[in-house]
Amino acid sequence: MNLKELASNLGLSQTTVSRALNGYPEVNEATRTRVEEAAARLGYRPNASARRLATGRAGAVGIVYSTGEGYGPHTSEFLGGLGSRLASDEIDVLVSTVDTLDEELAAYRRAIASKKIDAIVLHSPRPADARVALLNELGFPFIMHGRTEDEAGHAWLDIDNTAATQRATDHLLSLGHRDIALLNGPKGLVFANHREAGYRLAFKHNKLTPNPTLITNGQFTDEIGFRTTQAMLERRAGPTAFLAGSMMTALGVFRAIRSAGLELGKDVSMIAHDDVFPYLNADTMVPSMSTTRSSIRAAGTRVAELLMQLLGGKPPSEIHELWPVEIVLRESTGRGPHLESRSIA
Amino acid sequence: MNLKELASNLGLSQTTVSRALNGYPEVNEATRTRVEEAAARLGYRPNASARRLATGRAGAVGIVYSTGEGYGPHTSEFLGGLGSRLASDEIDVLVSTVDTLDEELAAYRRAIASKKIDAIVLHSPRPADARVALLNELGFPFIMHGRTEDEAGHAWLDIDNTAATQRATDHLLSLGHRDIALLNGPKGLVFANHREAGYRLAFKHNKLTPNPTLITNGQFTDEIGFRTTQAMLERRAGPTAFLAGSMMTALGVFRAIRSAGLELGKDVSMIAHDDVFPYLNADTMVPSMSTTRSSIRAAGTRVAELLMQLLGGKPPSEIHELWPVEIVLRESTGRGPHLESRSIA
DNA sequence: CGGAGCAACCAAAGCGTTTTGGAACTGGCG
DNA sequence: CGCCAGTTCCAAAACGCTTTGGTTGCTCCG
Repeated sequence: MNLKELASNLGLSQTTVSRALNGYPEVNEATRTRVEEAAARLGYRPNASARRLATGRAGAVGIVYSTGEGYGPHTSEFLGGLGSRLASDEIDVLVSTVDTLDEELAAYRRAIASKKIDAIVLHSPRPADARVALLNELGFPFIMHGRTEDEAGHAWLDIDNTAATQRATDHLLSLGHRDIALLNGPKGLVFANHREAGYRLAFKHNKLTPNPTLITNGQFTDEIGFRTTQAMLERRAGPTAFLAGSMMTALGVFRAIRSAGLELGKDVSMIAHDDVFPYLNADTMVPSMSTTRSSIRAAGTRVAELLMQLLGGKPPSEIHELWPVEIVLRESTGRGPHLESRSIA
Repeated sequence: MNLKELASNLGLSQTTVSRALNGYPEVNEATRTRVEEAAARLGYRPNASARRLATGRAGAVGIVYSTGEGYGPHTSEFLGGLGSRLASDEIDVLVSTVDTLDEELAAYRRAIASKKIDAIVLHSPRPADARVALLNELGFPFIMHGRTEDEAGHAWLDIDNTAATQRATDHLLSLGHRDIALLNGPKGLVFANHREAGYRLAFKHNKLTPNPTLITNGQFTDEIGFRTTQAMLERRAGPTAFLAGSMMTALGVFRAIRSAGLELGKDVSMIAHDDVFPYLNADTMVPSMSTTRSSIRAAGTRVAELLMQLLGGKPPSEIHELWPVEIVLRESTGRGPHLESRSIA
């Protein structure tokens, strides 16, 4: 069933049928309903390729995942938020998987040149990001989940990692912790830089200096959390508190703490960053986990909305959104060895 | 840069240029290289929509994820395998996210009617699956990761969950365990049925009867693993061994075991099913985890290959692939209370 | 030398939409 | 009655590719 058939079926021209279905004003309301009714009855759906060719719009956005970084369980959550929002505007999501940055750049060039997509969603930025440079050079619309050094240079949505980590660190300091481990993300990624900055700021404001050997970088995995923590706890003066970069990491930290015969929330404390996975609930853990929390699914949804604005013509320089991160205190945080008789924040 | 421009740039007709680029024989080898060189130099890429319209092929496959089930960290792994293999044939992957089965069915109807995709990848089947029924009725090509009751009725790739679980259970029985908990997936999904069947088969072959209260169904999450295990361990005669449906579940089970003051591999045993996530390594856990192992990423890659065969005209009834699952014994499995002086398998 | 056969190329017709530039019909008004 | 402005519809062009059905030269052979 194509437009021509539908039109002749109705005794109308293709033009009129097309206009009726696309909501143009120059068609009688009665014929419009007649057309819509027939379309529904006959199960007519416009051929996407033909429409795309005629309009020049692809009706799709691209997102690529790299096996190296920015990968893992976050993927599906963000994608879920993004996709279901875009679906309501009949926009498809094209997902690619690559192994290297070069492959990723090539994938963008290809998709753009063949007009498969109208815009791109980037994520996991570095301070000076080659992908941003490429897309800006090509003049192709994109939005970043996260942001680069050049904040004004592109559209983005990010969470305030600096403030979140600063507050979490400050809270641990106020509880009397001094040796606070920061299990951070991979070095070179903006969000990891921000978190380390927040960590250092908290120490600075408290006129203290952090122990640099307690800052580590790596993927957010259970295993790395476990190994890092285990190694740290074996030292003479190990940390009394942990900042876990993700809930995955937190699980590993937790296991190591238990393995060392320590009790979380009592002997040692932990605050984890929670991206709000439906299958990993900080609240119902035992003990419940104190977190800095921001839904990555919600971010996906919002990125989709901003993307629509971008495609609507809003300049990228006006699309900047920094989300505050809430901090949720639960049982995994308790007082540390240096708690003087001052009030707890 | 479109075909017409490229052709006039070369002083050739569109026909010849198109044929040269698509590898047709009726074009001089010299002009072919000349055309290819010019195309590369000018960065020409055929307009995907135009090509799709002309050929009638969409050059894309669809896959939808449901927020309910079949969701979570598996997603990105499978997608990675599928996508990178399809990319080598210039096939795109269209990902949608829905909340309900009805939405999912509607999404298929829409995508098919508008000719956006050439085939569909299904996953997480039920014994009688509405999606299979729909697609077969529409006569639309698809392949299932997993399989339904009607194995002959569609193309599929599955792992041998029955045999895997049977072997794992049998091993635990041979170690002297009798109260073996099965932390299975959601009821109603085929793979969960298969696993329960395997579990029961092992008992039957050993002329033993399982304790039905030790079989539970639920999502594969850390939390559910924890809660279920904790509840079981509080009973008078709790299980001495656990079959964890996924590595996520296993982490929760592990935490609960530790919380109960028990030692894994000594006081209690566990075998987990390992989908081989890069960020959750059974081998390097402490203690290392005995597993039934099958890479879900490899499955994605293979599904892509089978999909190409399907699109190449191979009948679905000839595309059935059942993967054996290897069982890897490590430190998390130790002898149980009923170990007689017989040899261990 | 004439034609068959082949290699190499081309013009034009689709593919199924949207959109441009009219055309036909209506009613209202002088 | 004649004309004008809407309203409602239509024929045909355009989007950029693939593919059909040629045509043009050339070589080779009887």
